[in-house]
Amino acid sequence: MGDKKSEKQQVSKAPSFKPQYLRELDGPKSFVLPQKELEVLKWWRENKIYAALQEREKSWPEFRFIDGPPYTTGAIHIGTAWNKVLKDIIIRYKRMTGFRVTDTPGYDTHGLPIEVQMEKQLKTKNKKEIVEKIGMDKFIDSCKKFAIDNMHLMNDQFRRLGCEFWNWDRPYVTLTEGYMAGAWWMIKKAHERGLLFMGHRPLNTCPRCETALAKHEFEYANRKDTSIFIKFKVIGKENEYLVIWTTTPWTLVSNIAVMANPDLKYVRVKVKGEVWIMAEARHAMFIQAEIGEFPEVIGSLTGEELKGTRYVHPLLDEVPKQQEFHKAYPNAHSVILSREFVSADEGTGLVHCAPGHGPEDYQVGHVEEKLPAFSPLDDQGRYTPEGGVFAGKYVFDANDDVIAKLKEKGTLLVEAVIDHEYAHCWRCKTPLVYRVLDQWYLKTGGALADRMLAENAKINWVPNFAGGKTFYQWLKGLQDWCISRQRFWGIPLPIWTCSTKGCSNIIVTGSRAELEQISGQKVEDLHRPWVDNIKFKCPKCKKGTMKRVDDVVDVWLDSGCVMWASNEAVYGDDYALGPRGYEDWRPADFILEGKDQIRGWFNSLMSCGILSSDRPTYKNVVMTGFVTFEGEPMHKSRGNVVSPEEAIERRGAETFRMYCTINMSMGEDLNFYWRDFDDSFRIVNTLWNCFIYAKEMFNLNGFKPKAKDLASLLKKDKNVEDRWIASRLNSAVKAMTESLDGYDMAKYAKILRDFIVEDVSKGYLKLVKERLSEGADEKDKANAMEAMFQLLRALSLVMAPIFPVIAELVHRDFLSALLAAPTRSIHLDAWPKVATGLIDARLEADFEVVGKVLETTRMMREEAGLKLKWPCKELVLAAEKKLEGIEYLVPILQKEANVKKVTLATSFAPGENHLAGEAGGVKVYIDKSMDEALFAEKFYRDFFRQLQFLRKAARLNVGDMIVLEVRTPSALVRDHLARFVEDIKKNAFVSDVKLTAKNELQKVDFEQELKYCPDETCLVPLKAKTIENATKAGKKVVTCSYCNGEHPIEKVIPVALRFKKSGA
RNA sequence: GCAAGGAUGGCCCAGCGGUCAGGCAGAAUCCUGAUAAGGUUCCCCACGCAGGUUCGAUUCCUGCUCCUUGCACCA
Repeated sequence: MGDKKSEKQQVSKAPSFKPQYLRELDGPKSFVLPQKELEVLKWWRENKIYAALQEREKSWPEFRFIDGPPYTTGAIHIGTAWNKVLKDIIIRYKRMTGFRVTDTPGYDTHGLPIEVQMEKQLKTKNKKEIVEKIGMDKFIDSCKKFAIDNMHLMNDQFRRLGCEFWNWDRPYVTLTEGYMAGAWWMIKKAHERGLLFMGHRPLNTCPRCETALAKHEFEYANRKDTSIFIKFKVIGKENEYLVIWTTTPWTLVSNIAVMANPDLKYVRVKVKGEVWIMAEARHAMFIQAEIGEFPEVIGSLTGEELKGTRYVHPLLDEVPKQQEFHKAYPNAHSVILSREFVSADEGTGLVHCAPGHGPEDYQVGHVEEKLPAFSPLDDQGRYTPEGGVFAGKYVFDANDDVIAKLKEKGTLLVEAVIDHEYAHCWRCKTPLVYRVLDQWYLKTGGALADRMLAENAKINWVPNFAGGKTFYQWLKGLQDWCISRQRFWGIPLPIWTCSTKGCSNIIVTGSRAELEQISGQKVEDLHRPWVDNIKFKCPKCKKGTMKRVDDVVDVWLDSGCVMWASNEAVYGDDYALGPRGYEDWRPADFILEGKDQIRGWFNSLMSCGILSSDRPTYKNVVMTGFVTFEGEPMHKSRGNVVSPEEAIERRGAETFRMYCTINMSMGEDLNFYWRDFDDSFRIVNTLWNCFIYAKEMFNLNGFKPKAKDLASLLKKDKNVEDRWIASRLNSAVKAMTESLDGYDMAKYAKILRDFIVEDVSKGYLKLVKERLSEGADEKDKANAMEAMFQLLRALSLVMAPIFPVIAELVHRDFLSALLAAPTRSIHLDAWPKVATGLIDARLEADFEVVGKVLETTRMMREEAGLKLKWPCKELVLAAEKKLEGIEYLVPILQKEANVKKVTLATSFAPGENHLAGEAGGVKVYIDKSMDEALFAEKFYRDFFRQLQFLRKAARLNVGDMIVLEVRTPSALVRDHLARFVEDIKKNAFVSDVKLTAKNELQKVDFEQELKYCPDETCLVPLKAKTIENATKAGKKVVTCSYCNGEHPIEKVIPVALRFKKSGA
């Protein structure tokens, strides 16, 4: 706690800087997403949209999605949020494509994590205190309450993410009886198939939690231990010793043998007047480095030859039990052989073997050599009376005592501290102790693992390597599954055993009904301690009492049973839409979890399905990575944890949804950066602006759609950009459909983003703008709005899975009013069908060519100082082949390049007035020569822009009519403008225009004088600042930035714009 | 030790035999009555290292280094 590193900030707060595009989010025009989200979430609930959805899809085919249950220890973290969002996208998409999605969320509620939390709250130190001070029933009740309280909290967090249309009122919860019975059923099925057995094996146990732990519950951490080299005196030889090494001195109490590798070479070495035996490969280094002498090898032998060499156990006097072993077993305290577990890489090549304290020791010492698995420890890791003088000592404290004793006896050679990895309890971080225990196992190794491998090969994994490599490797190494835990908070093992010695009767019950029938008793609760009270006479020997095995089930088995155990929650009380019996369970069509679930849920699901029914549990699996922060894992201790709330508050849940979807790569970690997160908001903002613009346009024009769909519209509407956007839309919908069908949510998000930003916002809406202006052709304008409407309607549908709130907003507050038969919610609509006939690859390709050409013309104009709004005389494109058939795009080129004429040629010789450029193999020329009409228009364009700017400055709205007076002494200016009076009236909402040399209007609302360059061939607006600066500097002249001419300030042409509201 | 995934310009992240990444950040400039936006240019001359295949490799192959994750081991 006190070290300097932890003094850094404790939590990763979102940065306070605001990128330019995010400034002033509380401005009048700002789109404040979080507020809107809360409003829509509320609206969904008040309008019972979810109920409507369920009603609608009742008769549809089932898409069986199963939610991997998060553990109810506390608030969700950002990874859980990510996980739920991805699932939500698929759920929404599948719904829209006509499936009844099983959308039941789940919660994992049993197990050690909650017990540990409760123990902290209740301040208990061990299991005994739980039973004696608290009472098991009270303890269980508080665990239950804790889990349920957390569950409600998490429910709300998930809903806030936009994951609203899930069955939050009825999640599956592993602590409910219906669920627990599902686990019982599974264990009973496994028992019937002969796959349940009791094993007597050394297991890692947590001395604090007093229970056995499975491998996936180990947490390796570095630990400092004392390692020692000691010598064992060889019996029958005067001065000869076996030298061994160990990092766990306390296990010497239970030492039964020494293991040697039969193939390894061993030497007898003379040291300090004694003969030591050890591996040849180790002797030189050990003796020189650790003892400080030069070894003298006096003989060599193989491991094989060492076999049977008996030695004196160093703690024979302290542990009397060892004397018994020495007498009872001729091979006790002798060298035994193991090829597999003995190497010369470390230690001395002779390995101390304590069969009661290690799996390998057990295998070689107990299973192969039939030596006793001596394990004189209790549940709390203390020596039992069999431990002799060490009785009552905690093993990790006993280390020092053992070492002291060895020192005393002179058998200790070297003592050193080593820092090595050691297994710790995943929950309480206590170092684990191997002990031999009776535990219950499911036979998942061997034949069953092979079955799983076969089934796994048929499963569709995304990404592919997750199944083909990662999970495959896991299954290859799969071993029997120890399912018993010596704890309280879990599903009790449904196994009853007979108290009579010799009566091996075992009864496994599959349900409450069955238990009540067999026992003749009412069962209050399937949990401990209530179920422990159920005892009954053994039906086999008729003498003994059948008593439940004390243990509870490994919590991973809980969630592994979800395919059937959740039936009640998923299908409702009447099970009208699903299987009632556990027997008839259906595999999931789709699951999605993080890569930690390879050994977790993916594994337990597969195991439970095969164990109970020899069937696979899932068809499509998506595996994701973890969320990291700036390249590092998020850890509370590092203080770099980003909470979902923080992100939501900053930019809204929909921004978060887009961020974590578009930035992911299947199976890989999502690297969180605040900068990128903020950037994702731009997509949302652009999208929103598209709809706002359309809404304004539609309102202004009183638009009412007439066309049934795009296809029928385009039968009459021959406009190329309408046909182009229709094609792009359908191409995009097609690609999005394919992506989502393949569970590639990132690709879907990218296609959607590109479509919104590039095609709709920067592309179509820009192209269509002029057609929507006041003076445009009515027919064309109507077509444009029709197309725009169809486009936005389709867009609102395809964005619904990822932007459920924004889609709802644009539907509810805008588009639905224009639909013939609008649904109440966009989420009651269907995913659009691709109109393949509207996809025109040629058109799309041609548009790209045009796009490149236009890009080039902009570049050329910039270089030549020709503003885009100034019209040019002619654009010439020259290419041998590319331009064939592109004539139909000439109007767009003309408009977008702002030229009066477009010429397509195969070759062209440019003249003096031509600018030249090149775009993707097409030669581009712009004729920049001006005639009088062009020049007048050029001037007018600048003027018009300034007029619009001043309208805005005068806080006039679009559509507000004004009377305008332009006062200037320049007759030339008045002449130029006179040509465009009608245009001004139409496009700048002016009812009357006066061109004059003297003020005529009285009382104007707004007046400003503009200055223009006096050069009659230039006549561009001069910035007020430029003139001001020149005056300040005492200059008499001002330099025009366009024609570069120096002009006396008094010659500058003043043009005053004066206007007032019409009718006012 | 075994296995998997990754390594791309100041930062993030695509692509995966030849032709263009994209975004952010920085600089300049233009533009703006849907957009508290946008365009254009510049900067960044990118593909972990070493070999090989190939007419050509960031992309395929081999080896190596480093990161991440999982598995095994930790006597």
